[in-house]
Amino acid sequence: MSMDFFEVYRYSFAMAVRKSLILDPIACCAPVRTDVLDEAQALLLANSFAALSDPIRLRLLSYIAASGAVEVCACDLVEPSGRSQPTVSHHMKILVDAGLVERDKRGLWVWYRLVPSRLDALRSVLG
Amino acid sequence: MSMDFFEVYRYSFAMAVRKSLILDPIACCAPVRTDVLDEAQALLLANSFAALSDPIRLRLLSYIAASGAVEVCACDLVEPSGRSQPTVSHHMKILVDAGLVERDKRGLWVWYRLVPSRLDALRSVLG
DNA sequence: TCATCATATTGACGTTCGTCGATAGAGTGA
DNA sequence: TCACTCTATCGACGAACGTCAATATGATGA
Repeated sequence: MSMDFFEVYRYSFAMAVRKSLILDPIACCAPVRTDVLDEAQALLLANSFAALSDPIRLRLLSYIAASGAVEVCACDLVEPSGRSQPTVSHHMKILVDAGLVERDKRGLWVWYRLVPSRLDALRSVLG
Repeated sequence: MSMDFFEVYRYSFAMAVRKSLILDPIACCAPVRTDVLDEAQALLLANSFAALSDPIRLRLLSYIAASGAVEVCACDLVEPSGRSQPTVSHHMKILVDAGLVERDKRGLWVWYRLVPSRLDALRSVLG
């Protein structure tokens, strides 16, 4: 059961990635490509990917990411999305519930910011 | 518009990743976290993530990946999934249509195998 | 040719989803 | 207190989804 150099290298890299994501609930899920997911893990991951399975939500996400700012005001998301204000609010709630985005209300305005660790965790599940 | 060392490094790494995925249609999509997706890219990616948004499909995928074999017979997917044969066939079609799995019929049996490049492409879109 | 087998398709069902107009709720400033 | 603004929730609608029993398709071997 000994490891050669490359196995050791890959193993410690994988461990480092897992450790850096230890605070994220979905980082506890087995990588899809190396382990069989149990039902609870599969459900958790399915919910996360479901949040990414709508083109409007993907565009909202990328709009925040590419804005250059840390946070984006909800009021700036309606017009570029081409959807009504209630619809955008609905989609943002789904992204927040999935842990991909954080919400901060200050005064009348709501500010959204990405949660990079959650995206990193999802990434690592795919690898 | 000159780049410092780190910018050059990041740029060439990103180009290397894109080049290695050049044959995959979704590798042409901008990374969600750095560019604003156009509508066509968002739709393409949404379809891919939608294929991953069902717990049964995630488990089917991980079952194939973790089997140790390159291919898995469709007949071996029904029982562990806990769903009926038509339902499993339906889900595998969705995975195949999304480009995550390839299908090969030989005689009476159908064999499925992962498409790692597609999973890699999705991974790179998240990063 | 015919019976048999593995898989795909069909048709139906209840559920979930995306969408919007109307409206409620929360915060602001006068 | 009141009018105003931004955001969330409600209610309704059609569309899409997951599921299965029944059946079709297509390959095999006798």
